[in-house]
Amino acid sequence: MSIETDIKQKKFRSPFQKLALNLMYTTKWLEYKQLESFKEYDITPQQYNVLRILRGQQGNPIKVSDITERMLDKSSNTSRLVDKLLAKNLAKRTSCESDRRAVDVVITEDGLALLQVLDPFIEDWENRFNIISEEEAEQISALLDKLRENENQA
Amino acid sequence: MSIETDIKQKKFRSPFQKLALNLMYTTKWLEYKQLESFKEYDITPQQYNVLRILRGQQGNPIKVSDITERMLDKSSNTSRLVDKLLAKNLAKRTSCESDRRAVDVVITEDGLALLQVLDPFIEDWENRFNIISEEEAEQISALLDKLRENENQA
DNA sequence: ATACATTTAATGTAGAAACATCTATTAGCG
DNA sequence: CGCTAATAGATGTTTCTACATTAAATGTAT
Repeated sequence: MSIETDIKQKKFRSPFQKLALNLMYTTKWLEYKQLESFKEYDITPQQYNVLRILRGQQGNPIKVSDITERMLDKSSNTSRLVDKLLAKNLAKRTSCESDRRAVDVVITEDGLALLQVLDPFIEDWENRFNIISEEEAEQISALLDKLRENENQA
Repeated sequence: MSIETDIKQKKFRSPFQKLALNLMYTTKWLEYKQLESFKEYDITPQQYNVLRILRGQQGNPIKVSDITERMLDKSSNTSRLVDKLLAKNLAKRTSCESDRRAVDVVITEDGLALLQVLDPFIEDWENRFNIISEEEAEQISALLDKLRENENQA
């Protein structure tokens, strides 16, 4: 369905305004789809994001602050997200020896197992993007990178 | 800055995964920029979205449920958003005569004045998109529309 | 070494989002 | 008409977010 229909707006000030609204609308829609898939596994997209970062470490511990750096949403409270994963036995937390302020976080077997269950959902979710070519995907990615570039504006 | 740098992930499973993450990351970034601009005017992006919908009615009242239909975030609680606007005298609420369950909402002079103040911020914000042509913007909008189309998947 | 600033993570708090429930009104149908 | 279902919007509740503050450990400069 077109963005015009979805938000019942017939005219836009410019193709740029339309794209801006479409980006926000489509992303919310994607996130909602993700949330729906995850619901029965009692995990939020944010918690999933942390889990995937932990898995990406291949068994090596990672500090809370380094998790934050890798998150899609930098303003999220990583401490409390890790708390949630701990409570569900999806991650372990040990104090870091070289810097006792820091805390090392590692994914558990349960965490890895859950990710394996979720992987097919994510793959299906990503397969939506197959309607465009890989080149187009790269091209849009490059454009999004550019959008965030000119920090001087706005 | 590239998405690779921003979320410190060197490799992606596919250009599609990269695009998915980039969409979510960039949209959060855009929303954050908007939030920042609006902060000194004590209005949230969601409230702004409602206000703009009200202005779009050109003085005609609109029901709460119709506002929801036009919102970017359909799951937001429009009742309470309207409450907030009322408290700030940015909108008026009168009960609808033809259907006494419904409620008519109209933007006030204060609301219109605030939007006029915010307009330049939004224009600057949208001008970020000038790095691409109008045709490209339309093209990407069309791709995003398509993404949301195949409801059968995922 | 001491004092002060910085970093790291946890916590407190107000407000917002997500979701279910409730109330009033209207619609539909026998 | 009288009954049940559907709709509109408000409200309750739990969880999450955004932002500020705190506490402990480390860095740094004199």
